[in-house]
Amino acid sequence: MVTPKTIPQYRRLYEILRKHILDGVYKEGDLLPSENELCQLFGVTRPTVRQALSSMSNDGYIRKHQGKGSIVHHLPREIGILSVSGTTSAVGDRKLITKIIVKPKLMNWPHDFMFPLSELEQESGCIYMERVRFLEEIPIFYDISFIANINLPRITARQFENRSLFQILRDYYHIEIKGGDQRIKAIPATAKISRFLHLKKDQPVLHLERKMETNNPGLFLYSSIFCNTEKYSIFGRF
Amino acid sequence: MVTPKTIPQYRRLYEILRKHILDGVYKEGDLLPSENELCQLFGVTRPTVRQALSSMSNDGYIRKHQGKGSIVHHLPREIGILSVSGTTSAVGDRKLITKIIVKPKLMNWPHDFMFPLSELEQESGCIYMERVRFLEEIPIFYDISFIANINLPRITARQFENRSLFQILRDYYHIEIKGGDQRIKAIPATAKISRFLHLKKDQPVLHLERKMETNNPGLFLYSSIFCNTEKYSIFGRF
DNA sequence: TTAATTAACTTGTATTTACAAGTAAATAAT
DNA sequence: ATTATTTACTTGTAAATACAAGTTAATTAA
Repeated sequence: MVTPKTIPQYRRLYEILRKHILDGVYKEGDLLPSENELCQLFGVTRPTVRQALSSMSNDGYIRKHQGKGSIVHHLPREIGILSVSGTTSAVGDRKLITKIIVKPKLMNWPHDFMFPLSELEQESGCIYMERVRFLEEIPIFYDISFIANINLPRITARQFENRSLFQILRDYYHIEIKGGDQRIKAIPATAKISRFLHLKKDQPVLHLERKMETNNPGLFLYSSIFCNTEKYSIFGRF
Repeated sequence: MVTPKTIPQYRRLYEILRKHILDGVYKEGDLLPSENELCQLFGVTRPTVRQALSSMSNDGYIRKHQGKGSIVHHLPREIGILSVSGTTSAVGDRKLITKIIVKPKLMNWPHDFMFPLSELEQESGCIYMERVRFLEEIPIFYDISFIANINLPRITARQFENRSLFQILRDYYHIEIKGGDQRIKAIPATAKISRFLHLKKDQPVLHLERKMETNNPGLFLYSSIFCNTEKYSIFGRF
């Protein structure tokens, strides 16, 4: 583990307000304290408060109205995988159970990889893994992940069972996911997908192809995710 | 038409830089002028420049790197319907041809509407329309739209053929789309959907249910969109 | 030549100040 | 009582300033 760096004040304020909303201290429709009140409460200045509230708004926790204030927005019941929302994943990790299908292993990149790769990535080879994630006993995500093998010593030996990949990367390698791009398609389930997601063959499946950026420029995390959206929807903001 | 209000300086700068990137003045991988250079070039201060660059980064046009600068990001070839990106839609309207299936008409809201409605919305009834949008002769989107009938005089008489719904709302009613929430699913095409999108029945189709917010608080635009993602993917950021 | 240091950049965080613009409630005028 | 107006809030925009922290290239020392 590693000593975390000092957290910026606006980040700290963001996390506090976010937690208060998730814990129900502020409920949907409630008015947050005004910017000036938050300044006093937390001993910071207005631009700092505004920076925190801006993130809150971008991530869908509040709506801002000039002249009125910041109003708490409804919490989506759906699976919020589309919005990484800063530092934590949007699904409560409590309910989400992960099962490893293929343990992390070092290999070459596929020939027809879904995203273009840099030379460094190409040379380094990739760490590959497959997982299925369950929500309330139902398999929802079949997730194939790739990372370039750059400065990730002993990663194939780590315990992935009860910890998200993001957490491993953060705790052992200082790597934070900052955001990324994704392509979305609806495809018919292949035999393999239908087996893992308990679906019939050719049933519609949501396919996400994601390239995630990290605080380490040049290091990206790639994911091909197949989602069973029969019961749960994917939720996002735009 | 209406006289536009004065545009904020950071907004103006955003639009200029965005246009330069789209026009190829700055190409993928290029370094934008530094924040201080932009200050001088446009006669504004750094917080203003940073506000513009922050939006550029959020909308995926650039990546910022501390110590290095702002780097122009690749432009997605896919259909960017997932990111409304401020004031304009992300697909060049040039290539996107709209065909009206059901002309705008006033009616009652469906009983089992996809989003909860306020009392005011419920009472006002809704304006309903159906459209199919083509990209290079191929039908890609089958779009069912709903708006509450609040302060939209004569809207059912407007010419929608060559203009997007967003444009009509902006030009005649001062209404701007600010963002919104969406649910995403993969579903089998119904008979109706397959007819409009030239697909076989039960082929996978992407289904988006969107609630868009406007600058008029209390007025929302709802859309149920079915996408043919066989050839094109939907593109988004997170 | 090579390696370490320094200097000159870059963006990130934060304060302070000021006024504009939208909202809502209290107040005054009809 | 009703309608305008004022007032006191709210967030939005913008400037000027300072220092922290990351990157890169030039300089210096070995």
